[in-house]
Amino acid sequence: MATDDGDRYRPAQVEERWQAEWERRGTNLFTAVELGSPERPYYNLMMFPYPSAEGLHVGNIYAFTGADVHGRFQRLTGRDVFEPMGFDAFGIHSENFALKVGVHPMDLIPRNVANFTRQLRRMGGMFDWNHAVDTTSPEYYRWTQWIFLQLFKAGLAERKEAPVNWCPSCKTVLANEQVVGGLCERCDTPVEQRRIAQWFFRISDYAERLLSNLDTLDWSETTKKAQQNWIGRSEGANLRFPIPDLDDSAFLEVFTTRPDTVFGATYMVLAPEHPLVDRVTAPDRRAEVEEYRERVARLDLVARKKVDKSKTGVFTGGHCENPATGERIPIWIADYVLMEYGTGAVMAVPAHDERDFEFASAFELPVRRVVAQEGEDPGAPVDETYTGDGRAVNSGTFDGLGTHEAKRAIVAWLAERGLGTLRVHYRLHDWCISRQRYWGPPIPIVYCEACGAVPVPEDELPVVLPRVQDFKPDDSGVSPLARVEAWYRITCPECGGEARRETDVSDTFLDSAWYFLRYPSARREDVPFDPELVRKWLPVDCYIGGNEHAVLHLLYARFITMALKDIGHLHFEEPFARFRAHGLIIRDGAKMSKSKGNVIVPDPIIEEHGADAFRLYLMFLGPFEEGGDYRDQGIQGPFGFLKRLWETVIPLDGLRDGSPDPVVERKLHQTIAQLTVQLSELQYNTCIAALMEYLNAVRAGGRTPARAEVEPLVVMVAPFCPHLAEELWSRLGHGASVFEGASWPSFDPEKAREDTVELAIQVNGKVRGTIALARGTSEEEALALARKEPNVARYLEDVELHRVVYVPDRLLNLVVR
RNA sequence: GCCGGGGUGGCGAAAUCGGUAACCGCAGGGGACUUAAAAUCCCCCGGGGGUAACCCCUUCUGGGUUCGAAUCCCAGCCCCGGCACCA
Repeated sequence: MATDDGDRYRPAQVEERWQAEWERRGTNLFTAVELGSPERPYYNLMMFPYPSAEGLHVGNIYAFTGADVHGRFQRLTGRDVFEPMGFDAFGIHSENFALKVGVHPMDLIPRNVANFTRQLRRMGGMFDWNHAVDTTSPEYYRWTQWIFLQLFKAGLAERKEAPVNWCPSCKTVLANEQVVGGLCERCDTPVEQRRIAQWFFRISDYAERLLSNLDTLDWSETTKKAQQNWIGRSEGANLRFPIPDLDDSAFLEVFTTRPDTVFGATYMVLAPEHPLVDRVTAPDRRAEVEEYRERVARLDLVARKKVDKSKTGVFTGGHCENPATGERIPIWIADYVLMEYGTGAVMAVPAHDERDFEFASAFELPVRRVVAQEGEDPGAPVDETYTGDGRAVNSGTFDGLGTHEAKRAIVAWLAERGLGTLRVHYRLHDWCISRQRYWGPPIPIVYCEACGAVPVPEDELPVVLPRVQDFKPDDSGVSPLARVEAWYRITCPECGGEARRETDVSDTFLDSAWYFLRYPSARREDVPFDPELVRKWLPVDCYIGGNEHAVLHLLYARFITMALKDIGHLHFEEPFARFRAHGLIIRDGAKMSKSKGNVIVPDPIIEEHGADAFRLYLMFLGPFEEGGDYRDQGIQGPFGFLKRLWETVIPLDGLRDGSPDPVVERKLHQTIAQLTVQLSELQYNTCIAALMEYLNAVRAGGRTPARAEVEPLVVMVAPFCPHLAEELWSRLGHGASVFEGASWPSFDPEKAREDTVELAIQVNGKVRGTIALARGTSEEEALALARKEPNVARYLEDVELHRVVYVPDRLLNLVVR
């Protein structure tokens, strides 16, 4: 039948034809007018890729396909779907790769972008290439710099000192991931901490909002949890410990979640960097304290926070006063106390905190029980720390209170003397956006002797990243741009005096924190985003991406959106109404990696089986939100399905006219019903199984299918296999693209309903037979029929029928004794 | 350590308002077509027993609730992800 040359399914041919056709007709492109007046806008966003030299990998393809299937489905139901694509091409990744291969990133990136674009077209994504963005183009990063300036003007950007990893041999700043086991990944020299001035965005001002808004978002639960963890809200109190040795008003402030244990605070520990260390240190301890502080500074930032190392620290010789007991307690410093959390100081309660107990044991410091469990002797020695709730003991007038009441009562009592207040702290710290690197947008600030840090005037943007041949980080300790004197020497925009540009560039996460605002306005040179377009298209209806960006990217994008809303540039504060994290693709049960040599190379697969089959297979592997295990042979199933679909439709004279067969029609309506629900829920694997089942029904026993049976099938396959669907749709005699009209079939619940059901007959919960009967059969009738079933009757002999459980149209359970 | 998600045939998986476990597909076995192979088509395919009708067992392990549990509850084991000297 279908052996004739012209009639065989040749995916390469079909796909090339339709990719060209879509381009020629502008099927997936919005004109400025269309974008300005959508009837039913649907913004379908996916995380834009970093265009690596290796090209698209399966992870990208998997994510984009899942998102594209969703977008195409929405379009088939009549939505105006905007599905843009772009490239996140700045950053250390590109820079390191460029250094490695000795090609300038300004030459490398366009090549990679071109290759990615080619591969993305080939996959059949419905991308609006008229609105693509590239974060490395000056037209884009001009507005990234503009955003920095808006935040700067709103007081949300500030310059402060912060520790960085420093390699004393390479004399350069290292990112955490460039430190391997405390050593520089390039030269194996031990890494140190260094403090340098950097720009921060005050994201921590937004911690509470970022946290509480999560409740209002339709996001993958795992993603929300990751953000909650990251923000790390913690309720407690700030308590003040006076230092009478210094002066009457001097005090140390600590944050604690257990103010109820303050009576058990037997010593104090400060972070080595704490500003009061110098003042409290006794002269005879100074040498030791300094030596310890230097030792800590030599640790890299990762090693400093390692959990399983034993406690170290030194006594400063100074003392403060426990505000509850009035006792003089010693002040220590230790590296397990971190300057960036809370107040950089802790009151040590060894009886009720693991770390303090460990420290106290190591340095023989006193331990005092102040919380007792049921029936515990308050005076018994503490040989194990207890961190749970209990009754307050050895706590003066608070003895006997439960942990919860004790917290409140003790804070209230200290508050009367100005020594305590309830506080909430967050783990989230401010966003450091400075990078002492080359491949990023220069931070638009100018330093002037007279005027200080001055923003570059908006009409002078962009501050163009100069082409520097030698962009390798060097021993200057600042960005390579600091070597380009002709670039950084300028006059102050305010006073006209001598000034120099900021030579650090900004974090890549800033580029991606606002790209979704730019897409609709991608071709506008006058504004970062057009307010009218924003109003029409945003917030994003559906965002799909990897959970590896659950925290940083998604949190930063939310923060920038909130900040821009507060400043008055946006009308909403949550950018992504719905977010779904896709799963990961593994291969033969193992993670894919270049070193294992088991990465999937898409091009040969597409050549052999076509992008449609590849897309279909990827979506069929497993639940989209969980990922799946890729096996090379597996594509045979979906590929065979497409071939059979083709052969079912293509000899068009093999189709009959007239009404569909009732049994097939019922299956059709069931399939439409299932897909309509499941496609919007991204449950692709079960949708595909249903489509296969339906095709099997259409072809059962070599019957001649009716045109009315296959046309809706072609539409339902379209989100997954757009090329094939277009080809079949057009051969079925339709002039326009299947995606141009609202072609999604509707279903009739009446027609989907089964008239005959199979009822399971159980005896004592075990299935002993099944009977076919009319839908809605009464219990009496069903029971009568069941008794006639020989295998059931067997089990009813010589027993007493004790109870009958009837679930209409499902099962009948006969309980006998 | 804390917080999520998960554990079902040889494999990917389906079924989770409690109601016939294993849809769909891969791999495997058998057959048809062919000189042969590929492609295609048909049949079988969780384990055990039985000529068969059928029967017993099976959703990580052990308990529990229920007429009935992959699904709910309790305890434990294992895998994946996030956070982690966070006070």
